[in-house]
Amino acid sequence: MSNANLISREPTMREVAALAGVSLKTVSRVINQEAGVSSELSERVQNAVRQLHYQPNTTASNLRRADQRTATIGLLLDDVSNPFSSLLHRAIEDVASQHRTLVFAGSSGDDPKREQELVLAMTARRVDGLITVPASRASGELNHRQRLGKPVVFVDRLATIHAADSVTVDNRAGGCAAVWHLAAHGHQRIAFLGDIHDLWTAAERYLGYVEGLALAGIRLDPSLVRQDVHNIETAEQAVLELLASEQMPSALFTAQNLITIGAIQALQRTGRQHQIALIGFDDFLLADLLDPRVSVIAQDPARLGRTAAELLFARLDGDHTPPQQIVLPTRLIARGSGEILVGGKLR
Amino acid sequence: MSNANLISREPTMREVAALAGVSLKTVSRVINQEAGVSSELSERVQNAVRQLHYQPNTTASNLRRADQRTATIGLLLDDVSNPFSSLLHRAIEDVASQHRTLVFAGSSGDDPKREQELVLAMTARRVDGLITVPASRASGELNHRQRLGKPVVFVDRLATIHAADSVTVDNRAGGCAAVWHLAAHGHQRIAFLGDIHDLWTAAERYLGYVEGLALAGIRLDPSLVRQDVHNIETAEQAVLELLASEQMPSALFTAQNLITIGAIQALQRTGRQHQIALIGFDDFLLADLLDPRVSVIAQDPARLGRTAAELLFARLDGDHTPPQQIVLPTRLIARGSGEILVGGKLR
DNA sequence: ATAGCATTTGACAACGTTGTCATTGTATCA
DNA sequence: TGATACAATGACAACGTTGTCAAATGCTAT
Repeated sequence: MSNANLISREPTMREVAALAGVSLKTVSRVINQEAGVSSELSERVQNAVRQLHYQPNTTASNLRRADQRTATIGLLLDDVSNPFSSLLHRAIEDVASQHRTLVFAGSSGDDPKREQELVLAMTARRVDGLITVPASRASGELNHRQRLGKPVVFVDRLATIHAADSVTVDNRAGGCAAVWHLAAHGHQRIAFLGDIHDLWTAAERYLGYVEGLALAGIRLDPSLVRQDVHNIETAEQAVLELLASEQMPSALFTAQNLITIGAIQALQRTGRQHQIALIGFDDFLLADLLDPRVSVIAQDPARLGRTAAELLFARLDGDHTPPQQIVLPTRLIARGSGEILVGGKLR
Repeated sequence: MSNANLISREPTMREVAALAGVSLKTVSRVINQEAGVSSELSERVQNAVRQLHYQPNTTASNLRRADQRTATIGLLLDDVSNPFSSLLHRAIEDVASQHRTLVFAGSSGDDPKREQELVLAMTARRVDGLITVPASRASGELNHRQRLGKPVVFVDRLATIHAADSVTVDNRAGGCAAVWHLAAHGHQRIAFLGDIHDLWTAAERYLGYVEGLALAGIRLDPSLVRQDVHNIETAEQAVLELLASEQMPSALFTAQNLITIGAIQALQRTGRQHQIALIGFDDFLLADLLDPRVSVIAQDPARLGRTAAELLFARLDGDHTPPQQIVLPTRLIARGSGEILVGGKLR
């Protein structure tokens, strides 16, 4: 390939117009498929477009257009590489692509400052709307953007924003069901391991845990509660500590997918995986290939994402009905680990 | 909150200027931290910015700016929800965020048509560059964009593009090592299960398989080769078929992470997981919690992503050295499944 | 006091596109 | 034939910003 092929700048409509021997506006009309261009000129323009490999500059177009739509949305996740987040992402992308919309994805790492940076970077690029798994309970920036009229949909977690659209699962009911299920298998000493307590989901699941214990008539023992566990390593460590304590739990409720994995690691390492019951919140790949197979409170991340995206696009298409708080159910999947009886026997 | 708070349009520099009682250009100078604005005016402008919650419109800015940079890059993945892809994504995002750059992520689903759509959508939004896991061997659109002077970095897979930057792992060596390792444990009937044969990685890993067999002096038996296996279900099915055939393999080399999982499912379902050896290409979460623990040829997706992103940003910062083809090593992690001897005994 | 200079400020054009409106050409009608 | 309607086309301004350049200001040196 010779250097002659190397063009330094992208061609513009003006150049297409010059080549086709028509006015700028006629090219614009052809590109936007507006009516009222003779087939002869249209043909000439299309040839010129092909010849120059012209591609419209949508940023210039967005600037001028009346509707101010950029066909771009922002997605704020905890971490794009978290399996749960990435399933959400995919579902949202699929809906977006049906609306010919591109998705900016960003990882806040549950850091409110980074979240704010991302919101600013996205709104500066004039995204049409935002879907967010909020890092903090109160995001000033999101709040403000929403007030500016930019559609914002919260997914998975709630933030304390006045009347916002949201799609979440019933975390409390899920947590309650997990504890109730363990209690029904005879467990009285059920430990709770949860994510950073400031996260809405972690807090709700903890409330579910408390509720479940109450329902089962079990007194809450604070020594069995471990909050602010945030990754596999700390989860493993926390479980090892619990197992080493004198008042050891007979069952674990791990309230997040990475915590569940850390707990399994700890159980396997100590050879206790068949003695201690375990229910995790959130399903994960391979859960049914482990030994014992892992019982979980499953959510449907794809459905969460799809619902959130559909809600956002409805807003973008002019739906001005009051904000919706959609709550999806969870489902207990009993695979074995949650059905271990006290003392380590399977039913 | 009253409706008075609802503003319909974003404030512009002009409005900030009016409020601060200065010219448009002075506001621009303050926003861009150009030298030569008196502290008094600067102060007044900053107050106005705060008061109006002004945020610069980067799309307008990009249009006018000389460098034509949008601080946006495009990332084309197979599937954002694939664990390997999402780890790549995260690593790239981390590098991008250091360059104050946002990432458009898209899933091609290994469909060249969808890939082309995404490339067009991204370049229409004038991304500064592209990082891509190419869906097809020859992407006309990517080829063209590259010729236009838009930096393109290929990652994980190669495409037949003249002299492009790329970051891949040594798939052939990895495949060869897997087969050699299995042969060293006495296996003669080693099956190959690979992704769509048109994918560069799948083809390379197959070549590694062939090479490994040759090295071990084993004749290739086409009945042990299953190509175009693309997801968990088809992989499980393919392994079930292999296990049911008269000339059953004693070891499996599964050349992609989802195929590995499907194979494990099939082995567990038939209770053969301790008789048939298995090495998978690509490590995955929980591989060392399964029974048997799964031996793999591991790549480092984060390092792949980081390297690719650093290469892209070097190009964007004006590095005009000849295209680089960076090849990273793989690593065999022996955990158990790959060390099962013929007949099902562990060494 | 005046020339000379540096500093601060703003007027204006331009980026690539679309919205508005005027102009041209052609066909239709009384 | 002339008036009218309609379709096709283009000239021009505008979107929100930055680059260029000129003007205004304040200072120093003569």
